[in-house]
Amino acid sequence: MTFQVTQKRDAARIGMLTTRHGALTTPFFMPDATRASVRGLTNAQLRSVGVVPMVVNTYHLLLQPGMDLVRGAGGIHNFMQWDGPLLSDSGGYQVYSLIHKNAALGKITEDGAVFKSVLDGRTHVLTPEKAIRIQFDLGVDMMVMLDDPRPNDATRTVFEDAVERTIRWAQRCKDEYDRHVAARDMDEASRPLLFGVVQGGPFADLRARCAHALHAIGCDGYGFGGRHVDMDGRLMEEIITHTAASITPDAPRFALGIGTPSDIVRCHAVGWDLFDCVIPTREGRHGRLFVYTHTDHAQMHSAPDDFYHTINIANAQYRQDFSPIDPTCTCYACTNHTRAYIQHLFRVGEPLGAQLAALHNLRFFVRLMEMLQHLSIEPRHNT
RNA sequence: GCGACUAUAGUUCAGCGGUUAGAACAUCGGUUUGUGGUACCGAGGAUCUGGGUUCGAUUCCCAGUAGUCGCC
Repeated sequence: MTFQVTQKRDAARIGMLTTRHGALTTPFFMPDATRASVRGLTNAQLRSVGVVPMVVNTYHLLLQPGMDLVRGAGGIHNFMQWDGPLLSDSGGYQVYSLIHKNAALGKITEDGAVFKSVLDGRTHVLTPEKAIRIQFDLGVDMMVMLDDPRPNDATRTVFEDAVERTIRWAQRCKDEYDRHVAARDMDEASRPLLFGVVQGGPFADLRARCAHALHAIGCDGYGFGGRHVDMDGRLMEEIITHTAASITPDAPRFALGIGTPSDIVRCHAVGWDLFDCVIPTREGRHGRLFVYTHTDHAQMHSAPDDFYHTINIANAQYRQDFSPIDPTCTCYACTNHTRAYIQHLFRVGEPLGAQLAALHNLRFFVRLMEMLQHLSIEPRHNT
């Protein structure tokens, strides 16, 4: 096993996850490089703000550029020229999301996810076996089993079906994974880490059932699947807490798609270790910037909504604001440019604005994780 | 100086003798949670001036003013 918890405080923990492309201190955050790039940013820029691991997506890369090309490039690391750890998402959530928005685009069957390519209309079938094979072809350090997410407002019966199917698919994923490890002559150090995904919607017993079944199958890590926010966009903290508790403390816990900075703080507090989210990059592109109001570790946990705020850089109040986005930030945008200038870039539609905004937000998230990585050794502030 | 054409939102344009005059862009604000997203949602904002015809004029007529083009 390549995960070691080094410090604990209550359910929160700090650990070390070893991958083929280096060791990572947990908790950590992975930006989404869905199509083998973090939109608009160069590798050098990503490194400059402290990004190390990233997430790529099986679904998107399968469609474009296709696996023949990735294999020809010598794997996804070589293709992207990124030497940090890479995790690939299985594509299950993307197909679910696609179908949920437009049922005509595909369907989920017992065999796998059937969908039409948005590029050429051809039909693809993403089976558990294929999802694993693709991720081996990508050559990532961490891979995710194909799962069966459902919308939050589905009935208990629907979630029961989703859990059972996710478990059946997990076994197929594991069998396929074992075949590849054997066929490729991989050992404990060279094999990628395999993450199962715990489904079950808002039902704690279904989450526990799913987690226990995945443990029996055997994964390196376990993820929280499905949507983790309620209909009002609020984090479903109780179910996230229960789900973490139903996963062995010996394995890394991956909170897929989480989240806002306050969501990440809350999830880490209840035992989650890995995070990925589009928020810093997408919201940055749309002009929302994250700013620390203070960086007191104790207050981060006691008031997880109050240690930062966001600004919409396009708002009129920043037109003549010649201060940096965040005076405590060391990113290129904050050390070289003013809010007024970045607003100007947004107003004239200059892509550099979105680029600087995403860069800053990523620095904010990396800093957040750096703070959480020291949280447990800070003196406890009892109230 | 003469003639033609034009005059509606900040801008470029629709429109109609009769509810609340539309759009795009711009402005102001919001949304975004395992990225079909240079995306999406909402708000504020206008009939050049003065007469006339008419039950009723932003619309039709006249004059003025302004602009564009053309001609001397």
